[in-house]
Amino acid sequence: MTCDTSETQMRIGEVAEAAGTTAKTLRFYEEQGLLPEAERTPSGYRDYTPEAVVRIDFIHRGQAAGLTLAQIKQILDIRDGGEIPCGHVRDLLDARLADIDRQIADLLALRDNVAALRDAAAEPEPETCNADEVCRYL
Amino acid sequence: MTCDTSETQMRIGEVAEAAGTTAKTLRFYEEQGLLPEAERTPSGYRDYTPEAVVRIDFIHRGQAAGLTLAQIKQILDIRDGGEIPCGHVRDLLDARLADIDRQIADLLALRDNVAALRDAAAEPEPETCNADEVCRYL
DNA sequence: ATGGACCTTCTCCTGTACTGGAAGGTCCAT
DNA sequence: ATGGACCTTCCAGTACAGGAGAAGGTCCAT
Repeated sequence: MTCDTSETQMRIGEVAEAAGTTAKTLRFYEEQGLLPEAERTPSGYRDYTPEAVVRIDFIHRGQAAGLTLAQIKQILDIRDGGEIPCGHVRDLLDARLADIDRQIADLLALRDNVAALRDAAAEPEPETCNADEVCRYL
Repeated sequence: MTCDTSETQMRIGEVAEAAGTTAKTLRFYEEQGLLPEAERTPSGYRDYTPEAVVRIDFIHRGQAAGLTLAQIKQILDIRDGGEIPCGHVRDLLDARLADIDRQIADLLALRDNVAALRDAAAEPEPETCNADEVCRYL
């Protein structure tokens, strides 16, 4: 069982498809420091190992949790530095949770306001609109 | 009682302060078509009537209802065209409400996911982290 | 007449996560 | 040798609502 790793090298398009994204996005991630600079073939093509797909999957899981690419990069940087990013992940998730709760509270308040305005505007008496105001419903 | 309207003219800075915004923002609104092109003094200064403040207040109320400037402009354009924008306002508020509800539902679902991840990450056993994965909590 | 506060236009920048396109190089099959 | 699919780089733009700052003109009081 000789396993030659060079056989498993992948071009950017293959990696992109395997990870469910596009080659352009992968170049963008590399530029942003989320993916390490890929090896190159003699002709300059990026040459990935299958681990790249794992890393991109992680990025997608982070995004699904509502983390920004900058935050995901922080985690990746810690791990790349040899440390275990659990503590940082915990902090980020805590902050993200507080943020989500705040957004939900804001949206619920906004919902009440807009619902009240909409109900007022639902009265079919446009003739009472005053030309002095732009719209009495807002 | 002779009322000379020219006495009530306002410079952009005054209008901005009265409306709780900045001169820069008012020039931006004008450029975007939310404010009509202001009269000019002989030296080129914008010369507003107090009605401008009313219009800016309306813009702010629209923003508070979560409308975009483009949507607010639609309302303003209808009114400026001599029509009563009640129906359109109603439609916009309806759409906005549906949008808010969707956002709230999305955030609640996201909240559950993130809370579950955070709870998992709260277990103080980082030594079980596997180096093969970037982070087992995400 | 000079300083400071205000005004004008102009262009570029912010953050987020990409996406589109141009111009050119490479790989492989026919 | 030629066509098409793939790759490379770089530049620019998307949506949103302004903000930053430069270079210059104006108004008013001292």
